[in-house]
Amino acid sequence: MKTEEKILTAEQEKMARYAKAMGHPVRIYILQLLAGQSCCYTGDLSEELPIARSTLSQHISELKDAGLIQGEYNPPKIKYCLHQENWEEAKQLFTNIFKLKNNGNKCS
Amino acid sequence: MKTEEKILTAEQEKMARYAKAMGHPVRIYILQLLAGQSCCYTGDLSEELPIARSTLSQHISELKDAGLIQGEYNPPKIKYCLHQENWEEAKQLFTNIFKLKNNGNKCS
DNA sequence: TTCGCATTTCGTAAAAATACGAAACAAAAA
DNA sequence: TTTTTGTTTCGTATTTTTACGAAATGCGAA
Repeated sequence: MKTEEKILTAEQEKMARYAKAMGHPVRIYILQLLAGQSCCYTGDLSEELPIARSTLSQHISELKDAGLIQGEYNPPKIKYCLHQENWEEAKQLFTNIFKLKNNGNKCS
Repeated sequence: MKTEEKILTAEQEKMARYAKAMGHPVRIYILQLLAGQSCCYTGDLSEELPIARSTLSQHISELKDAGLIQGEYNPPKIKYCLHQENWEEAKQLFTNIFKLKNNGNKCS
């Protein structure tokens, strides 16, 4: 970024952050599971998904860092759920961009 | 991916693809502009955004490759608009994941 | 043909994402 | 105390993303 002046809004940055976190099929899988059904444990996922446990752990970390999910130590397991508040915020941001009306403007 | 069996669905892959394309503030900016207002030209954007023209062009390419926008050569400019059909599909995919009900399941 | 305009492609560099297996860790069970 | 269980961190390799300026492209105008 060249200049000092801020062109991109905080909302755009936030939305991009959420979108980026959702930008991998494994992470979509996890979010879908959590959004639709319940909380879950890393071990459960690792049995369903064809990736190494360490890789899965990395994906979970990214979702956590982005704020979309949260974990609770429930020894010896860790229980993961959606971060309700941020998930709601993400929903709002995506809803907003998709409901914009562009008067049927199109190219071809 | 280790095994042959397919765990991740085509929908999940597609959604991740769209999300990934939306995973950068500049690209959100562009999509928001196109969704809300009209079509636009690279030059217009390049005057508003503090990035090099070539970088902007790359971002546009990514949105095009992901299928979210389309361009029409309108010499000597190129006019970009949303790809209505795919944009609608993305909207549907995101709407679906966000409307899932998880019975208030949460961690803390 | 030569010029100018709008945009992309090329070459390159630096940073981030993706993936794995091995090792570490924390806490309960033996 | 040692072992087991569930999970993460470390070390590493490969690929992808992000970014820039310079050069190339396509095309209408002079």
